[in-house]
Amino acid sequence: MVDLVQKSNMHDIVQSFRAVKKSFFQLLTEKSEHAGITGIQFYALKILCNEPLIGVTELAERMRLGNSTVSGVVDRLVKAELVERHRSARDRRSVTLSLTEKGKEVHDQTDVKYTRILSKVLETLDADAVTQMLNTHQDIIESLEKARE
Amino acid sequence: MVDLVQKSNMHDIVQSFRAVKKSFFQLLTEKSEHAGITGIQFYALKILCNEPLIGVTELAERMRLGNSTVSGVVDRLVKAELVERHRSARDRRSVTLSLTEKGKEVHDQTDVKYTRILSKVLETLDADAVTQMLNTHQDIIESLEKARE
DNA sequence: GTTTAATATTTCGTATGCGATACTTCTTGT
DNA sequence: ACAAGAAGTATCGCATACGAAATATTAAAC
Repeated sequence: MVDLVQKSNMHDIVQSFRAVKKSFFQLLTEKSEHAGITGIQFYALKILCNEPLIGVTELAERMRLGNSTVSGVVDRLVKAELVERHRSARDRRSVTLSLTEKGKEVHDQTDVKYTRILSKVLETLDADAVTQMLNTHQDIIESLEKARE
Repeated sequence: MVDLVQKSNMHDIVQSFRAVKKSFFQLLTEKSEHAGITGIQFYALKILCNEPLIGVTELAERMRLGNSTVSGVVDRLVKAELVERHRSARDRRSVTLSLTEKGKEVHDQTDVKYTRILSKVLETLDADAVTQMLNTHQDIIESLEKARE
């Protein structure tokens, strides 16, 4: 059964992940543009909405991005007056991030549109197929980690 | 059966694609770094190796990227003396891209390492699961396109 | 045959994305 | 208490990534 996964298919599999990831990201971007923000910026708002008062490091972990990247994203959100930075009194190294009123509004409006489309898409899918797909994804990640030692 | 794909899972699915895509990309990057190039640059070499003399537009289509992005990638490959640009005689608007000797060497050396790891990973997977996964990916892309009208 | 439209590529501005570095502020070992 | 290191964040340089505009050339329209 291994035979079916041949060299010619290998790159198609990689491409498939690139393609789906891109499609999701385009949806995120499209729905965010209505509010004048980018997809990543909305994604940051989304996490800050669910977990208020976290810092940059924790936000970066949730977004699976590096600190330096998220620091820049927060910069632009602060400039757009959607997020505020506050120095913590107890640990003056750390910063606590919070949404402004405007930030909450932008998030809520965008989230409705984004979630509506996303749930519409996932409704059309077979749940068992999705579950198995996610398992295969996990297998791929683990196998990749192992192969890279 | 739709019930299993709930709101709480929706973002996990999106995240799963981000995670796998990232893992593949890190492998590509890691193997390319040995040759002093980036993952995307190697990917461009790979396509140019299989399809010589194509132009920037065609290369961009193969890479599923925009023209302007690929133009920059080619810039850096030319600067590294791995690729050459030639103005076509018949249509002087277009450019034909070709690998230099050095470019061929870099590609071949990198490709061996990359393909070895990738095939090792895919050997561990069940072929049926992979096939079904790819089908589900396709369903997701089509459903997403439809949902966005 | 000249204006217009289409094609191929590059350039520009902005936003990720990452690793390395720097800076400040805790924390820990002694 | 104090030097050493760890932790949290910001900054810098580079390389994607994209859309819009600019450029150059060819094809089409009339």
